Amino acid sequence: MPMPQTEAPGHLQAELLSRGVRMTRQRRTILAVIETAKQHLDASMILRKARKTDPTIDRVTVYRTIKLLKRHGLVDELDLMHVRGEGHYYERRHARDHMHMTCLRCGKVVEFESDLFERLKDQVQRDCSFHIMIARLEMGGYCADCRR
Amino acid sequence: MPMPQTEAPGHLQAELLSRGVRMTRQRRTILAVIETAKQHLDASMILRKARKTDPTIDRVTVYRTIKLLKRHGLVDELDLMHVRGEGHYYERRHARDHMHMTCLRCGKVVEFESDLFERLKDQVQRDCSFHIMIARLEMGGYCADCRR
DNA sequence: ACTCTTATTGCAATAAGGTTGCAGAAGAGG
DNA sequence: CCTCTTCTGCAACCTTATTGCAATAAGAGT
Repeated sequence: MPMPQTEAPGHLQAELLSRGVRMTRQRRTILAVIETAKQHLDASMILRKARKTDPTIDRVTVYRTIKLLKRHGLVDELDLMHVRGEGHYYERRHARDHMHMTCLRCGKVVEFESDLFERLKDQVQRDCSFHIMIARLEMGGYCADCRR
Repeated sequence: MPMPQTEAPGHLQAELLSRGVRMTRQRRTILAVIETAKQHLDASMILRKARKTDPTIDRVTVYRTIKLLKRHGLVDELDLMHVRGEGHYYERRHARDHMHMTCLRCGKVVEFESDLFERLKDQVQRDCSFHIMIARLEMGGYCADCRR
């Protein structure tokens, strides 16, 4: 069972099916929204997009589907330093963790991946004898365009 | 895990005063609660403790004081992977950043500080030309006691 | 100390984000 | 196409956080 490193449409659906989760019309729609997202979406944005495909979808179903994906470790939850509000943003989990830098002025989000991050996690697992399931590294600051 | 206790008590108050912020009875109480905390406190816990000193303090004042401290970069905000709920936890900001590992089973929080973290931040500032103001690294997983 | 100005407070109301109970609808396996 | 079970939409509800406003208190100037 190869772990897809690249964009795999239908990956979330396949993953849930392989774990015996029941696939419904609403879930397929919501999963497609999350998989094809070009930016980080919160629950209300996911709902809005999902309703373009299926106007009957309720926000409760969106929340429940997000919870399901979190439970299965298939999405990561971010808050983007609360620059856009108190809510949470979601993205498909990738094979390798990456960090998020949110500009406190313009709100732009930059993603970055680094070996140092992997080494840091290794160090934590060793030195703290802590078995990491989720690692979230978020930074707030100023991007090049917004710096004075 | 050692929690660096280098700053003097009254540091938050002194810091705010030096920035020309008006000091009120309520603020002094709330700052003292945050400074003497032995664990990570959320808004309602801060309110409860502050009311032991001054029962007339309102939760709105707690929220406003937290916001003030965040604006001045004097506290860090955590969510401890939402293991205890949807709220936020606060702690005095220290000279050096540290990360938080929250056990998804027992809820225990371990703090850890590492040169690798500092090097990772340096790398981000260089390679992403992003000027970091806040760095938050939180992990969820299983502590030694809870691992099977 | 007294006054003046402006920031801060408590209260009530409201917003935003998320969850729960339940009856009916719809998957998936036989 | 039957049956069992899970899932959905709805309404109500909960928690966390914010806002408008009149009353109050800090700190500066005198």
